[in-house]
Amino acid sequence: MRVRIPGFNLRLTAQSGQCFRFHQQENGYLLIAHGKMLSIEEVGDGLFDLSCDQADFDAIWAHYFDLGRDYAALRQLVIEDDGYLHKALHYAQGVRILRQQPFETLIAFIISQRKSIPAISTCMAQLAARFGEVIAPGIHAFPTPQALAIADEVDLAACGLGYRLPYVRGTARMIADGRINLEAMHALDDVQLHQQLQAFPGVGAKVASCVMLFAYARMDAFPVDVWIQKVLDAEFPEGFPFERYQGVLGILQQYLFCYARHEAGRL
DNA sequence: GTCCAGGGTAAGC
DNA sequence: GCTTACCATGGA
Repeated sequence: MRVRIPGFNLRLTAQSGQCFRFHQQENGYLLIAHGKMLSIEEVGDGLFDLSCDQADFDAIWAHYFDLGRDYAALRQLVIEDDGYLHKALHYAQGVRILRQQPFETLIAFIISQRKSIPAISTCMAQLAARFGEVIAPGIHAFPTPQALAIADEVDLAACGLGYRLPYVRGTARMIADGRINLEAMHALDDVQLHQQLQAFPGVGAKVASCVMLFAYARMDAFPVDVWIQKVLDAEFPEGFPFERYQGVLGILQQYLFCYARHEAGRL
């Protein structure tokens, strides 16, 4: 089906380091999420062809791509004063914050520590290939907590997790045996959610913030990784205006991340 | 071969 | 409370 998503930057979103299951194709991307496969192709300015029917679009993808949010309104919010922020917005304003599944996002960002984005993608693909349900020929959904909880040690190690293996397995087990319910955590406020996520092994403040932003749609989560830290140090020595941009801090953080990497020639 | 990657943990102070 | 060494692997 064909959908109009004004201003959506598919390429930047797919490579933005928030989701690791976009696979580049000849004319677009193949995305695996929510146990489904979706190919996306831009066929005109703001026009996209999706390989799904209306029912799946309404039930899954419209929500996944956060289509209910008006990203254009951000432009009026960022005043000219903020030089670097303005440039970041101009570059990255087509990036949308995806609403990913909590478990997959949690595992992805546990793996992310001291790994490059391509390396994270490779790990996630390995986990899916070895432990995920087949949803199409050669295509695997991300594994369930149960599948990773009982996974064979050798098979798990072969996914390239390195020293994060016990983190991934421990987290999967805490969810599989019901100790923590990720869906119930939607009801928590930001402070509680940030705290609860850090109960998982291998999850600190930064990873918890990523999961809040990319899986729980907490738009004020502001993950500080090495790139954002560099931006804060170099461009906001007086401090970042957190109060002024409350409500969209996470989006701005993502734009700063994309722009900083772009400037460094990494995107 | 070298360097670095969307950090967390445990030990030390 | 705040620093610091260490962590295993792949991609550039």
